[in-house]
Amino acid sequence: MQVLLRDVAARAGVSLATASRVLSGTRAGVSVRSREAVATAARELEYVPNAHAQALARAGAVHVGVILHDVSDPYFSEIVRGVQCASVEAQRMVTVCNSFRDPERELACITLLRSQRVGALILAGSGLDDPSYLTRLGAQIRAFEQSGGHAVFVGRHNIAGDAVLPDNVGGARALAHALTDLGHRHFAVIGGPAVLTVTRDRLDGLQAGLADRGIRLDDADVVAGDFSRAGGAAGIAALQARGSRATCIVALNDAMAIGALSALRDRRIRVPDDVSLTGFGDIPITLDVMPTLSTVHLPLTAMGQRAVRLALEPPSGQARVERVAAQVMLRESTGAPRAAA
Amino acid sequence: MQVLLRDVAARAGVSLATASRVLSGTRAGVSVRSREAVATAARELEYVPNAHAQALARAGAVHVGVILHDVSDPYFSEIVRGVQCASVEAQRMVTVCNSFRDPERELACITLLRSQRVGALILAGSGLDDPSYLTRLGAQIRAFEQSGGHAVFVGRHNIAGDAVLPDNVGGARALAHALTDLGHRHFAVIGGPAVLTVTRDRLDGLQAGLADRGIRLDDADVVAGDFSRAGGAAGIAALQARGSRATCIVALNDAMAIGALSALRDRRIRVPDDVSLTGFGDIPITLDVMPTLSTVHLPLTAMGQRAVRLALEPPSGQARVERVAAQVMLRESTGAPRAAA
DNA sequence: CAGGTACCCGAAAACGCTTCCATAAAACCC
DNA sequence: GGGTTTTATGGAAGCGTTTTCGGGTACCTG
Repeated sequence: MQVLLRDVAARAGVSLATASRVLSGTRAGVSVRSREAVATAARELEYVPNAHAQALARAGAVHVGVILHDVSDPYFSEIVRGVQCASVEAQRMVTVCNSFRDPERELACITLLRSQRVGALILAGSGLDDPSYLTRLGAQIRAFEQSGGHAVFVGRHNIAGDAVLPDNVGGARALAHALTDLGHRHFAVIGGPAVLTVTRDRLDGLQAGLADRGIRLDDADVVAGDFSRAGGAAGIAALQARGSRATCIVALNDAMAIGALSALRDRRIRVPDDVSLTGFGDIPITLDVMPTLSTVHLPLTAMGQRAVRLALEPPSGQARVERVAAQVMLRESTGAPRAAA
Repeated sequence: MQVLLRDVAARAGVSLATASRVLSGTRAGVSVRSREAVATAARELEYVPNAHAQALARAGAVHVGVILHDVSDPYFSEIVRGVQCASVEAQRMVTVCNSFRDPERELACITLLRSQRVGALILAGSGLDDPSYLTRLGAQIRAFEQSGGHAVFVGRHNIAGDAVLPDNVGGARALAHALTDLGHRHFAVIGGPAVLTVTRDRLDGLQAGLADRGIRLDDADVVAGDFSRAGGAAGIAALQARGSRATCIVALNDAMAIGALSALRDRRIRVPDDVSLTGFGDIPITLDVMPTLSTVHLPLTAMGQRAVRLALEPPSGQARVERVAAQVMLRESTGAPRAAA
């Protein structure tokens, strides 16, 4: 049913070994005659090698695996694009798995990718601060590296190892400075799941930046969010229910900011005239919403690329951490607070 | 370096065969004692089976492959989400390949997926009307199906085979009706690459719908586009250069419509007050842009799901085609034409 | 207690390819 | 022109699983 190398060899009148040499092996040590015979036979038969057999027989051929929350989330699809680019550049195949923020599923993904014998593993979902999860993840990662693989984290995972770390704290802090420079004194935050390290970091940075200007962020000013568009809208509802007096709302990621924007519009609250709004991450749509969204730029695609490059180098003795800078982008969704405030 | 089944078997004090039976094979015919011994040994050793060896030794294990233009394009990432959902539901792994609208690359992707022995192949990039490409693609697909695979097209590909077909023609026609009902008589279109069947279909539908109302769409009213955001902006520039008098601009997909929106804003042309604008496809962001974008809804996620379901059924004798309806969504970006017009 | 079932289990043969090793043929050297 | 490389080739041993097949044991049954 399937055309096998054996068939190609037979048709070309050579041995299996020679056929293999022509089609995949080194180019050395085969006569022009055999080479051409095999090539035409393969073409005529539309031979496609069995990748599994090849992977089994060959030694290396290190492929790369990526685990993230959801490819269709723009934040991650930007990262994944970077991963793809760097991988084709390095002639590597890439397999991406969605964990949908489910720790169990994430561990299952690792097993899956390990079973596929990927050589490089990139964990791009944000880290969780759950001890039991950390232990299990750590064990998996260690086992993977012991068997010759190389894992790289994107974002803080609280596990020793190579990583590409966006400066969430610094970016949030700079954002706080920029917003206070605009004149804001009363802030509200739409936060993220408490277990995510990224939530912690951005919140810490924000609080530090505000503290620099003598402003204190109350717990009451922070409403929970889930990093989704709907969560952003819900955040606005929650803030309104609390009767928040904030002149500036910081959503801890862009998706929530966009949801918030839509909720504000529904309530006829003008941005930035009545209230300023910012996101975090700088996904492409931030430029298409109206008003364009102020946010903190993270070089997502570049982060994906760097993660792959790092993962494809042999793991050095000590953990290598590449820090990437964040940059505040003030656009139309932020302005000076209303005179009254 | 790697833990092998052999190691597990040795530690459990059983043969390879028994270990295999416990870990993956049928549950029948193994004593409880051996079963437990193997299970604990595997756990203690953190054994992960080699998927390649399994794929080689096992008969079936049909996985699914998807080829599309670019996962980070929202149109396709919606489809891909549907594919993922249906696949996990059916316990299948999925590999997605980006072709970046390059026919060569697309063919290479097919070879790649074939070499991975996927059993189901979903081609979700839009079809090309290039004869030489069609011949080669057809040959690949036929070879794939002859070797036991099942291919499903999403969108019109002009190749005999199972397919999920969105009603681009009908949707465009209905859109034309809806827009003329608003009072528009002068239209401009930002088109797509001429080789794409989807361009042809949407344009045909549009012209038919307008013809129904006695309106003729001149070639001069159609500017070329490339289905990208930038292409949409360029389209507006081109229309302005031509001095278009259209009261309604139809972009043949949402990405271009959003680019157009941004270009119109730059020119201080108000939507829909000065000109109406529509897209096609209904990707999620259409709701977040300002004004919200009128468009033609396609159930992208459902299309992905249906494609997988179709592909996972054994290919029946004759080609099965599932048609999916399109639905006009009039939102804020369309309105009645200005009084003068 | 002989003969028959039923149940476990291990040896070994696939699966489709790569690659080491040996050999045969061809090229080279003085 | 014998000896020594070099080059082209095929045989066969893996790669890590699954699975068939047949041999033991233990358990019934009459």
